[in-house]
Amino acid sequence: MKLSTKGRYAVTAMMDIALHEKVGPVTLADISQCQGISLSYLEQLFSKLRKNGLVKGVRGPGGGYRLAKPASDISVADIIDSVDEKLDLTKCGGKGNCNQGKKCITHQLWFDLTCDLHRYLGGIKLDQYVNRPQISELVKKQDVQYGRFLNRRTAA
Amino acid sequence: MKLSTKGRYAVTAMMDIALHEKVGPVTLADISQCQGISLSYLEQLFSKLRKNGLVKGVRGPGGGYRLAKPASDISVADIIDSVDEKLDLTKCGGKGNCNQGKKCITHQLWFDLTCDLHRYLGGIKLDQYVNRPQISELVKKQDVQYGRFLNRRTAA
DNA sequence: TAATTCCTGACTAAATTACTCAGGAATTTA
DNA sequence: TAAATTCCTGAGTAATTTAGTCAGGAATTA
Repeated sequence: MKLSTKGRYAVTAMMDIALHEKVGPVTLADISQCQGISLSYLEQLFSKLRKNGLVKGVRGPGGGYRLAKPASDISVADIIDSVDEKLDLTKCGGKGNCNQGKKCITHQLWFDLTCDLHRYLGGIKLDQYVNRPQISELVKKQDVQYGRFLNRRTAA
Repeated sequence: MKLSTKGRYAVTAMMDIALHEKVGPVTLADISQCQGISLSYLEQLFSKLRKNGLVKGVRGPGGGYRLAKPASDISVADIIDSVDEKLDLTKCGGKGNCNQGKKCITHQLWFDLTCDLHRYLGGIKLDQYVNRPQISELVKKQDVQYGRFLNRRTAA
């Protein structure tokens, strides 16, 4: 069982934006460089994140992306669902027709697990990690290393 | 986030064997037909399950596969780990070198989640499902439908 | 007007997944 | 002992998904 980079990249990028919410919009170019993710690929992911109402794009110089709602309202499940198709472990997509129209003998197992996962990831909100000292410490070092936000006035 | 058919097939097949433990060894040909899984593919998976000590092969007519230890000692995590490589959601395989030798800003998140998943799936043992009335009902119907085990003496 | 940034769609390379094929080895039954 | 049955192995392949590229347009700011 694996998580595709799609989901991982999206969560990482969203976390980056959440961590800089007070500074202002974050450009994909910055995220690309700091997190080591291809720019064009990020653009594809953010197209989906935007369509799912998780981020807002701000064009022009000084622009970038910002969260479309408070970090406390955005869960990891929201993000993964947006980019990675559905978070589902059943063969049948939950329909119960996995073996010749009937439920296969492991249907219930995967169905239950999918529900639990969803509940678990739905309970993890972005702000929980933003406020962790270890994480904000990490991102502060990264910002210095890459010289981010040097000539920017702090946003209101 | 998805489960590959590899993991799903393996758990389904193991469940099939566990459900027929009292009847005797189960052939891959039977599993292939009833569960709709390619025979050659099953053989590949069972090679791994055998190497990981989950099943024993019995050759010759009347042979098949049986569990190498009690169903209460085999967890879903054991099975998935055997065939599906490792159950890991981090980018770095848990090493913590996901971003230029350091931990990426979401490392802890995926690491925690991987641990939880492992604990969860490790707690689900085959026998829990074998004893469910819905499941044994389902498999009984299947057996009739495919005419399984018709000329077989019940094993001691 | 020039620079910056988002935004879109079509294309492609690489990796993985799922599966096939061919044949050998052990065991049982007749 | 011969034939049938089943496990067992490894090499090869088709299909799908993943990850990424490329080209160019639209909005905004300075």
